[in-house]
Amino acid sequence: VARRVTLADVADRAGTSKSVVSAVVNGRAPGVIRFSTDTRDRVWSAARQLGYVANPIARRLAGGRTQLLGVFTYLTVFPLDADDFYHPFLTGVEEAAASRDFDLLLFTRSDAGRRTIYRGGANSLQLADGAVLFGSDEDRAELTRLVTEQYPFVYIGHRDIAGMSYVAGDYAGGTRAVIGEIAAHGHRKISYLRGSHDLEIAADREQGYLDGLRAAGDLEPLIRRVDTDRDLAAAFLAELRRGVTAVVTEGSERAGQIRRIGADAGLRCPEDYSLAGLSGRVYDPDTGPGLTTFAIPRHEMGVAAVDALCELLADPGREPIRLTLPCPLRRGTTVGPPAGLGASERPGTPT
Amino acid sequence: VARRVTLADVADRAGTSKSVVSAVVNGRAPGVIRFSTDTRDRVWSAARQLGYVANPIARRLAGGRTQLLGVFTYLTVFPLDADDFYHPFLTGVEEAAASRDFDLLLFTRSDAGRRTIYRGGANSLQLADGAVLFGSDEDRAELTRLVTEQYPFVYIGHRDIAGMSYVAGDYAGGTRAVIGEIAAHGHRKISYLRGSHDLEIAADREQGYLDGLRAAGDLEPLIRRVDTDRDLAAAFLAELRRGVTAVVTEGSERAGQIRRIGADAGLRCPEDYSLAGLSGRVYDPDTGPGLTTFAIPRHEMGVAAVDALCELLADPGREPIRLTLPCPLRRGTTVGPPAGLGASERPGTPT
DNA sequence: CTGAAAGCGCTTACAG
DNA sequence: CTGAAAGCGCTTACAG
Repeated sequence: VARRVTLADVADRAGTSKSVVSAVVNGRAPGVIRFSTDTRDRVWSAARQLGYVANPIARRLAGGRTQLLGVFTYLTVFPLDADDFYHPFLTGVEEAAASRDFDLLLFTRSDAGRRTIYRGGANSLQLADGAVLFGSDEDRAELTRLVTEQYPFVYIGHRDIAGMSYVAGDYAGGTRAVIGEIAAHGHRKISYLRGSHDLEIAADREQGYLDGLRAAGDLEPLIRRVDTDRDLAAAFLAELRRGVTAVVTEGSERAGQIRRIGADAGLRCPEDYSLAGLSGRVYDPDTGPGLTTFAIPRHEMGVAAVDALCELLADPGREPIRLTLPCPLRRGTTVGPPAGLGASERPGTPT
Repeated sequence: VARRVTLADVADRAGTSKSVVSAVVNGRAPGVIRFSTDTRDRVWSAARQLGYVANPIARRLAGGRTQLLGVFTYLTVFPLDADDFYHPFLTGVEEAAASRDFDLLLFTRSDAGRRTIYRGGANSLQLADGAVLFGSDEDRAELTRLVTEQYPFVYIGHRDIAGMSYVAGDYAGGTRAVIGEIAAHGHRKISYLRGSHDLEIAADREQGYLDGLRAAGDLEPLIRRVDTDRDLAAAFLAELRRGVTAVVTEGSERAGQIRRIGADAGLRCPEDYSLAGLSGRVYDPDTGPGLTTFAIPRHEMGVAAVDALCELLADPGREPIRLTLPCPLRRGTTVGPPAGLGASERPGTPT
């Protein structure tokens, strides 16, 4: 294998120094490093004759940057289920990384079967200039440590960790819009059947729910915690008996369960009750098509996370970046006028 | 931002030299570079305390390994369509990389919008110890050059390039099995409506088709090239008029078209004609469920590609590795007995 | 206006 | 048994 042509070879041939060759080849204006147009031409022709190609690795080493962006997830990066929730984040990250001239480093190694950032004590993300992290199984202690060490990273998803940058979806706003949509159909008793965890996104949804009710004319909050499937069936039917005409819940899985429970009880949706999701797929194998919900701009969140990371890299001293992207309403077919309302009383279709 | 911890820092702390730290950290047996177990322990504890992580760029420039496996595709790595054909390759690659203790390096950067291995003339894959490549839009000149440069890589897919390693699906065997299945139902005139390209996989399918006919008792080959959709309709109907009772074709897209053409002509499948795919999805939005075809073990191919690559890395001088993984028959509902055959004449269900 | 030198963070002969 | 030194191929102050 022939030895590769280096910068030094070109400099020799052109009868000048490596500095000048570097400047010329990199198309630097003759500002910091000055050279005559004659020199420049000699350099170019020498480079061409020798077939010089800069070694990207050496470039990166000298530049002090790896031009590598890390991607860390607590589960597999490539979802086994191709229809995975996280997939669009990745397409966004890839698109933005490519346009910013970074390659992507996927941390796939695991420590005794478990993915962890601090493998054997050291921050494995250090291989990259910075990283984008996501996933719902995060280890908050690790994230905190990452912040302490001032490693540049952006989380995709709302996480209130001091000093940490994140890009989130506006679940509160999305929920508000869903409640607004339901109220616009004339519903007055809108119940929120919520799961039991108390993470940031749960709080965001609850806030959006309360805000939505207030905006709809100070409707009464009807929040029911449902921990088990059995809870869910009981809670749902009890709410209807109490006069609730519309129900919202997180995710399309639970929305699907509610539909089944309703169907088992001989109830049609939206004729007998209205139903909406707070995020989750619009189409779901279980739910069927047409669940009214809000969309999470996942691809855009991936792009925004990389952009934020690049800003962090450009200005290491800066404040954490916290972005919240709009989650637009997705009108489906599961919200209609309340059952009790005669056709004449129905408000017009909301715009 | 804290300066990154370097080898020199660890050496200082451990009270030894960089050479020793390098050897210890890389797990070199105390052969070439000798050190006491005491020194080794001091190095490890210093590395742990400092959180040392080697810079892959520097490692690579100095001629070492990075424990990074490259993934290069000519399209985006993360398919925009989550149901993408290539997705299972990636899950296999990730799984195998993790188990072999490699991280994955995704080459996402592009040169003027086009993905290319030789960006600006230099092999951009160099940063990784080796790479897995795939995609149908490959640039064969680049692949040849990669072989010439002795860069370790494995292609996923059958490509006859001298000296190149690949992991392929056994399309010939899969096609043979499909033909066998059709023949077992009693068909004697089985036509192959094939697309026009002449790449390796097309040749493999044709070979499998011919072998299958021979095995079924020297049936007559009936190969029709179809370049356009219009060709397809004409060819399909013409074949049926000539007495053909079963048709095979590549991919589920074309199979779907054939079904539509058949339906437009009032023909039912499999009552009026039998149809089978030669690979392609079992379920397809267009084709509907139940296309008889053969499966491509994509996840397994991804795993096998990484395994092969690791063997290449372990023994750089070795012969290229060429693996062909079985493509099992997938029985659907589109193959039945020929229309002309009375129930009494029908052979038993094939085992 | 131009070149010699240091440095990026590693690895690997080589000298003691 | 161990360490000082050269080298990988660049970039970028800095000195002339």
